[in-house]
Amino acid sequence: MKKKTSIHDIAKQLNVSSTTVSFVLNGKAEENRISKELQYKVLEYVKKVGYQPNQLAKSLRTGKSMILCMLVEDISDPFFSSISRIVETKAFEHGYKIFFASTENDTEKTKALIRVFRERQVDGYIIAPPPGIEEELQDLLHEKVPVIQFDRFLPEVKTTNVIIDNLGGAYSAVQHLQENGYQQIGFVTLESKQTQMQDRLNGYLKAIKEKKQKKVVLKVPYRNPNESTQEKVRLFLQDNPAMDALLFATNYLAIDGLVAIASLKLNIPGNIAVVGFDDNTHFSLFSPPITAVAQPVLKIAEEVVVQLMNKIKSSGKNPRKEENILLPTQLIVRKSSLAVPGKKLNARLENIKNESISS
Amino acid sequence: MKKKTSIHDIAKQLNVSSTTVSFVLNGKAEENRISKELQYKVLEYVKKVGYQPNQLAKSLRTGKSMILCMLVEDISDPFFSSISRIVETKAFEHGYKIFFASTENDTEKTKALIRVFRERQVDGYIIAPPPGIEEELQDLLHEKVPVIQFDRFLPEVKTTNVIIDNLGGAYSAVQHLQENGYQQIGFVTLESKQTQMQDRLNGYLKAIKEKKQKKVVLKVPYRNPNESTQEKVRLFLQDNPAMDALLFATNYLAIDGLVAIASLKLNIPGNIAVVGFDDNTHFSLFSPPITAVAQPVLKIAEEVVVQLMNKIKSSGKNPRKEENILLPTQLIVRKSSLAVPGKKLNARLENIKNESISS
DNA sequence: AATATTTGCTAAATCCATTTAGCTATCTAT
DNA sequence: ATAGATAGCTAAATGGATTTAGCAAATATT
Repeated sequence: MKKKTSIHDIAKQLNVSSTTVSFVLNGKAEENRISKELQYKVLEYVKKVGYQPNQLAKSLRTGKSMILCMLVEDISDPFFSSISRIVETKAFEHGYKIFFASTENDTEKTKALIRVFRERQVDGYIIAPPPGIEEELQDLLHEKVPVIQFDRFLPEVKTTNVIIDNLGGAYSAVQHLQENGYQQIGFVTLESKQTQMQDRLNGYLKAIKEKKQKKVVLKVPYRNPNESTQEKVRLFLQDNPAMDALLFATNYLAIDGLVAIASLKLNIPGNIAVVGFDDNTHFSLFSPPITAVAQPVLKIAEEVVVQLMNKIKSSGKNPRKEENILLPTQLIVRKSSLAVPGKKLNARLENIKNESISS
Repeated sequence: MKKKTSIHDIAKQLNVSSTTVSFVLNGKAEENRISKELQYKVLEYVKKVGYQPNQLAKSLRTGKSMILCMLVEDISDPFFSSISRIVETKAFEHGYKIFFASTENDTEKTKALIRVFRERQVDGYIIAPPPGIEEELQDLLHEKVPVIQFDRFLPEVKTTNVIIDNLGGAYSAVQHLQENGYQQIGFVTLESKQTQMQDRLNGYLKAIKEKKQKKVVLKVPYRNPNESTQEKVRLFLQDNPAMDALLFATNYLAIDGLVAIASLKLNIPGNIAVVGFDDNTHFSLFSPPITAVAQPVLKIAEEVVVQLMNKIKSSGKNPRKEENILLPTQLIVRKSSLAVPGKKLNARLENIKNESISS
């Protein structure tokens, strides 16, 4: 690489000091009484040679890297990637670049990631935390580095959190199924103690208890392979023949669940109604289209950036108190959860019988 | 923020020079004859106080930022986000972090992005280029900064490119439809001169010409709103009543096309067969499942990283010659493109008649 | 005319690490 | 006894910016 021009090169060429050039380039010319002519001369020359200040040097001196870091479970997950996309754009408008990384919900991997980004003097963290990184986040807070948790949060760590109304979302989904005449609603979720999962479970339980229905819950281990999840859902359906509706706690659980339902040749919603948590661009194209609890992706992303920028600005000053920003979900009703007119109880049992006769 | 400990603080505490500490920490202790005891002492202390070297200072001095930048059209697109995910992981294994950014296929935005990342002394670029940034890439090459183009490429810029066999992929898709008895196969693509789009068109044309079939092409403008694309496909279907199959050139065109087909109440593949370019996790769940030309996402990502690492390593030495790495596609055959036994020509016309009677 | 103020600019310190060149003390060989 | 080699370490330069403190000349004030 040929050597790049530095501020000193500029200064030398113009027979001024690098201080002057720096003042001009950083809008501090007036307060330092640099004459208009000289300002003009510097700007002209800088433009002419296409000088670009070295941000590394700048950051080293100022202590601001103008870099944020965003840690999500998996940047290829549609939910996280669409949020990332918006966060990237918004942050860029504020002059910030972003390191994206996938935690895989792995505690050790995430600790390593945080270590690396701390070395890089990252100015702020946006994180959907895996369990067990309380200490690392606390360390960041001690160093007065702004941290926002989103999607889920570690309650022990006092940060501003941007989350959705998981409880309300699950509650409204179950309620919707109940209103459409479903009487035994199953809930397929993850074996996870994370806040968002707990809240979704609680929302489900609340609605079930209110109507005095039977609670039917399947918990799938976290890093379960797809086929195994599908098998578990299949068994779950077979073990609970009276179950006439299913609420899936995540996007990918819903996908696996749909595969399982398809493999049992069950009819949606005739034999089993389906609602997913977290909407998907393609749910409307499935047949039947799948009802889902939509998360306000745009709002989440915007809020995350707004909150982080606030923190960065007010850093050093007396910090405003931390708060949980709770955003509403929206139930998108599609065919998969509609009432089935004249539906008999145990429609599925009959279907299974018919299936075995016809096959 | 409380001041972090620097290498000088370490040195002072141990009553040695910072040179010594640096040697020990960078594995250069032996070649500089630092005694074993001192090495041990330094490492112990560093561990004890949890010292983390400032990467900014390190990068400033060494000229290596250990940061890559990956520019794709849209990081929330499933194709790009899954590649990004893998690239992120692989690059991390080599000690590199990545700035991801979305070009939106916008020339000016991309120029601005490149400018910003150059200021940051990024060590290498992975880019799915929008049109019109030949000069910027050339500038990077002049500065001996490694650049890899992928997915598509600007032929004027001599870089190593990782691309898939777009021509072969489209060709095999059409051939597959022909073998299943489809006689008038339409191609829905973008108004785009980019290499990947041109090659897909050429693959389509080649197969059509070989069988002397009628060429039926719909070109949708680039940033067309979804509804408008759907409307265009609807008209395309209505204007070509004898068309019995459709090949879509991209993922999102296929989605819009499926919406259009559904809105016309057409049966797949009875009235119209469908093949998409670029497979999607959900295509197998559509009804019917959608046949697609799958891109080797994992291979693309791996190859991109391997090639970039090679370039970074051999930087300065006589560069190996640039090459196009062409990866094969795979046709995933599903129900949407299967032969329809006893299918009459113009089955769709009849269907449309029946529809209007029954409704 | 002497002093105070303002204008216009710069020297040098600083951020934190790496790296070159070299210094001293000890040991070896003659 | 003396040159030469080696072991063990360090001073100082360097990378490229920002920023504090301050200098010299021009202008204003009394």
